[in-house]
Amino acid sequence: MKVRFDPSRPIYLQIIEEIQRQIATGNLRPGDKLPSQRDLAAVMQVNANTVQRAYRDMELLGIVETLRGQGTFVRNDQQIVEEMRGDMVNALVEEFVTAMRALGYDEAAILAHVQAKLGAERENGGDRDGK
Amino acid sequence: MKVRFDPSRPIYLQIIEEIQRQIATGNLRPGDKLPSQRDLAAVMQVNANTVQRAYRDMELLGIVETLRGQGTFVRNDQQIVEEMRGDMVNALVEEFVTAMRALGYDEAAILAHVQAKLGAERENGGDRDGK
Amino acid sequence: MKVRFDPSRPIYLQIIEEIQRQIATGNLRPGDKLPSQRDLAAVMQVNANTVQRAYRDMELLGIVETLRGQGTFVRNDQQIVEEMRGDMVNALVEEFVTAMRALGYDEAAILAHVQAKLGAERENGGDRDGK
Amino acid sequence: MKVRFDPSRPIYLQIIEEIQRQIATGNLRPGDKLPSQRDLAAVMQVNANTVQRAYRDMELLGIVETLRGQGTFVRNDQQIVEEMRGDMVNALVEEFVTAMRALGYDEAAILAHVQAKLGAERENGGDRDGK
DNA sequence: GTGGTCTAGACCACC
DNA sequence: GTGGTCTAGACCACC
Repeated sequence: MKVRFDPSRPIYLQIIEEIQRQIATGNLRPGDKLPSQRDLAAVMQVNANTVQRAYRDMELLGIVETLRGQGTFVRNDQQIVEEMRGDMVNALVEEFVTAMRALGYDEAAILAHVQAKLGAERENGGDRDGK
Repeated sequence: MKVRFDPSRPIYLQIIEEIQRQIATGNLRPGDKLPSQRDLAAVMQVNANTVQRAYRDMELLGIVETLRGQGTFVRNDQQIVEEMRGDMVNALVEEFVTAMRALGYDEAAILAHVQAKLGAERENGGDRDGK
Repeated sequence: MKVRFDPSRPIYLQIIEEIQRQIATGNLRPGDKLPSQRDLAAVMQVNANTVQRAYRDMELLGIVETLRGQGTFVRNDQQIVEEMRGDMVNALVEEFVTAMRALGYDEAAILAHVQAKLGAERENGGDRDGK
Repeated sequence: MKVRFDPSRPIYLQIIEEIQRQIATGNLRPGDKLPSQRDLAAVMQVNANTVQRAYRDMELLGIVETLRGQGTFVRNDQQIVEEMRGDMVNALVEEFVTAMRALGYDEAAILAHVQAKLGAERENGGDRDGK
């Protein structure tokens, strides 16, 4: 769990986003225990209060639940994973399309580039590591 | 011309990328004068030597040309714009597809999401902020 | 490896030329390790940054390759030697002919002088110091 | 009359060589007046005693003659020009052949390179500047 | 130990 | 004013 902090944005938000990413990609699964606030603060070299704030906000957002004395857990609700994935994919697509348009590409051109990339990957057989 | 520097990567490379971005998007055009090394250093709050290195590398890469005593200019070669655009679009598409795959989406799903996004924009009639 | 720096020309260029000379004459061979930047700087009594610049430019020129943490090496490519020799011999001949012409000698006279010198050496039986 | 002084050799010798060069190339002719010692010292930014030493040695070498109250003149003797040219051409050829041999070229190769260069110049018709 | 990046600041060349 | 070179020295990444 590594975070390169962007100094221009609140760290607690970046922690939340990082954990959402882990959930969306399946790295953290419903029911999994998060690192203790103290441990995470040490690893990330941030103040414990910052982690505390991130965990509290995630609780308010319904992403995790905290059991006093036991720790903080990803809410055991498959829907939460879908939600994280949905949020992430929307952000990704939005960002991508916006950047492509800034370069002057129209709908057809954007689609063409994506298809070309996917096609190129398919030709490499997908076994790039030969596994 | 603002750059949020990623502290994990060389500043001079980020300056180069930023200027390439400006060229790719048409913000800087062939023949345009870049800010003087001193000015850009002041604006970006980096050392003049760092800007000097970025400009020099761009010269070696054939992106700009320098006239002693006059300044540094985007090379007056329309092809340079195409090259910058090509580089940028490849990076964007690559990054996007990789991220989508990391979320578990396959070809069809990736395409579907891009098409959905483009369709949604079309329905908003181009007034993208028309939420 | 000594260089008398010509104060009218950049030191880093003279370092590059000196190393090219070493390669051209076979003093440095493909695969050989160059002195470390710090060592060469100490020997030549210049700043380490100046040597760094020379080494970096040679890397961009394809003359050497750098392995982080290990050192800088003459590119292991026999062709590089030929290239260095070619560059040097062209410069030498050019310079020589230009100087001779400045003294008022024409083609025939230039050739005659070279032939005379070569003939004189031959008579000394190859023991060039045999004066 | 410009001299780039090599800091490793006596300046008065370099002044002598420079003046010999001027004579050899016809820039200074028999009977011509040299600059006054004071003027030359000012132009070259060296001590007047240094120029004094150079002029005195040239007088001993029979290259110039000094007329008290009038100045220093190139000796009015056509032979002096020939001597200067001879000295210079010998040095040039010697230096050139030595450098070529250091690069591993033998007699035939040295001659071939000179002939190739002269031939190339001839093809350019000598009117490189199109005059 | 070896190369890579950056800063602060001096001084130079060309315009 | 604009770019070019160089120094001294700090700190980092990889080995």
